[in-house]
Amino acid sequence: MGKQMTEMLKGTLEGIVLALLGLGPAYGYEITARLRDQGFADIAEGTVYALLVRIEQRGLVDVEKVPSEKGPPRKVFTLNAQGREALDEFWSSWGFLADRLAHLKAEGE
Amino acid sequence: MGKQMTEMLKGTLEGIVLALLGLGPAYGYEITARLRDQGFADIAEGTVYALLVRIEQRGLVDVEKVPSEKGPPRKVFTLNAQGREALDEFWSSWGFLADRLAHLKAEGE
DNA sequence: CTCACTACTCAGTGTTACTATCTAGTGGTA
DNA sequence: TACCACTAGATAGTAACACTGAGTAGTGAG
Repeated sequence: MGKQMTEMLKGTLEGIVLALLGLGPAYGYEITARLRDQGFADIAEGTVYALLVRIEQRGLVDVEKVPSEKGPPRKVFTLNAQGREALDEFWSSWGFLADRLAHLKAEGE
Repeated sequence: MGKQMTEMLKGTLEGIVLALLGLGPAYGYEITARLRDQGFADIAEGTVYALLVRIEQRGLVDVEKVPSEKGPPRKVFTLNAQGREALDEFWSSWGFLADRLAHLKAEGE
């Protein structure tokens, strides 16, 4: 992936994962796969797991261990009230940034 | 500024500054002021100058020292061909990200 | 002659995504 | 058996970036 995208994902990737969890509970491997489907083809698994550890430690998600038929047990993450609040804040910040950049782009054309 | 916005600006702030320079040459203090006008009220001066040093070292801008009537000489930055290319790449990356997030936001509503 | 404004610089810090590697369970196949 | 592919998660070390907080320096107003 481009270095540019790597830097741009900082802060944003967390919001993306929170948004995915906002659609329903999910586990790490699944989230990684969904990100790939969404076009984020080069996001490393390790990156996602590290991010999930962070949002768990900040209390934004509830965690449940669920056995899997195909491999080790899954850690299923569910967005809780605090997580929803964080997601709202993310959309608010993102909205501001996207709005500013849309203006800038329009000015440059 | 929120920690969230701080992280989200990583990578994006550089694009914003390149976009501002795309509108015409400018010097550091001026760029800082424009950012404040644009709503980025809490971006530290030191942050902008450090960023300008980086894009200068990467050869994205041409630099000229111009005397000022009001204070020390100004370092005026002008976007060159390489800089324009970097700006295009930025808009491309940003476009991808903004598109993905728009989809995600629509799904969550 | 102090203050405010202009203009730039720099060392140190925290956060984040990436790389690379490791552990482990299940099922297929040579 | 031995090996591989897929599933599932963890972690140490690194690079990049924005922030904090401080500093240097020139000009003009009070």
